[in-house]
Amino acid sequence: MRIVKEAEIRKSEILDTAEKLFVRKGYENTSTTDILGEIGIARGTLYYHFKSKEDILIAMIDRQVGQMAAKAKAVAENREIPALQRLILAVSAMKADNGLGKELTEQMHKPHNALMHQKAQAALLSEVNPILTGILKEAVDEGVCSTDYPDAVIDMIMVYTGHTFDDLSEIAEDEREKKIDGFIYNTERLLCAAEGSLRELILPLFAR
Amino acid sequence: MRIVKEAEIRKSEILDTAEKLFVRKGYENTSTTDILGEIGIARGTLYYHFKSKEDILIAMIDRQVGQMAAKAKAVAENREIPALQRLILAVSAMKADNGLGKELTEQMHKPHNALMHQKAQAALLSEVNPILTGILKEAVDEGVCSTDYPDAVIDMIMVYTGHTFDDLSEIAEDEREKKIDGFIYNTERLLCAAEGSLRELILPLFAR
DNA sequence: GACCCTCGACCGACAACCTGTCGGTAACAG
DNA sequence: CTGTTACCGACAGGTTGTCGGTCGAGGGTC
Repeated sequence: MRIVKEAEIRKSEILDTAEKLFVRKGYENTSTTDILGEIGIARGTLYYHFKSKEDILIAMIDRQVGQMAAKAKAVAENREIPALQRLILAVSAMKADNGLGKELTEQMHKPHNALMHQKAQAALLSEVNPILTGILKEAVDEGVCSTDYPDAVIDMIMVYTGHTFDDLSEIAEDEREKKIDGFIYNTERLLCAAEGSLRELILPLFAR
Repeated sequence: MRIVKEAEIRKSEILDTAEKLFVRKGYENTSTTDILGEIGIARGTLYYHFKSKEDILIAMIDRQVGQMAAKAKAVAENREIPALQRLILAVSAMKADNGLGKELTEQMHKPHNALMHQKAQAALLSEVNPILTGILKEAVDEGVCSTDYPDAVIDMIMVYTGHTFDDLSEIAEDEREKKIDGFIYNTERLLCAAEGSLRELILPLFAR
């Protein structure tokens, strides 16, 4: 009844299980007891490895975001691809990574998981923003678009999409399309790109 | 020991107290018992008037947002003022309303109150966005700026400011200024206004 | 090999909360 | 006198985090 494992292994076992449950039932609705039951360990064990339930959440998010950032970075470094296109690729690489992504981001936006969403958003911002900003700067250098504040542009776009498009479910199809059109239009404006010039590039990101 | 009041009076008494405590300690860290103690009523009384703790939060936010929307609306209808200027006035009217606003918005951004922030943001969006969009449309008609998607522009700006500038504390002064500069620049881009043309108008909103 | 000891991983009872329910009570209106 | 509205407080059920104690693998020592 007492199975001893190396700390790192136990830790990721706990994270795996927590992730699964958080995705399925949401953060608030998952009790530490649920996690214990699923793994078959005792209360004390969990609190030996993590100092609180929130600590688990943070670790889980860091893991996810770290993976996403890594994928984005890999794409970012491939200088063969035109910068603007690479920017889009980096974003879609992150979406793809997210194996459980679909359900996770869906959960995220349920009001219950506000904390989870907020923490994920913050982590994503601080990890990924610099990477995307780097690519955008290259795009500006290439002369395909222009802005004096690439960092602020990425910020604005990330915050907006994180808030608006994660819960693509729920809303009506035509509503969604209108939002996407507006978003593309605004993005073109922010980058001083000709109207319609980014449409084909951006649209695939919203395919489903 | 048993003081009977009319339902509406009790309700707003509860909301007042809850608001005070939520602002001071945050939503998660305020227990219903705290509220009871502060007012001097029994558990059952609170749950006679509200069906849950979250219900109290929602009612409190609706009250706040309702007041803010009303102020904004009042300003919006004053056609004497140029639309673009009116837009700014409407925004600053909302900030002013918020008597406890400073502390409230500060609390909002502490990770603990993610739920509160999220709900407030959503309510604000749906109430205030149409009002501001209306003003922006007038501005476009006046010819002082242009956009095909006024609604999306307001959306983007509200989401971004709600996320980024509420927690103006915490970050360094120069960091803050850079963010503001970027924001103004981006706003000008979104509205197709000449660079620098909105600066004097927008800047006062960030005064402190 | 036999002994001991340390220390990391683990256990589970328990304290200290928390929210929401429910049967019952007081007062007022009609 | 009766129905309704506002109120009470004990209590059920659930939550997180703590803490003293256990177990055993591995390292020294003889």
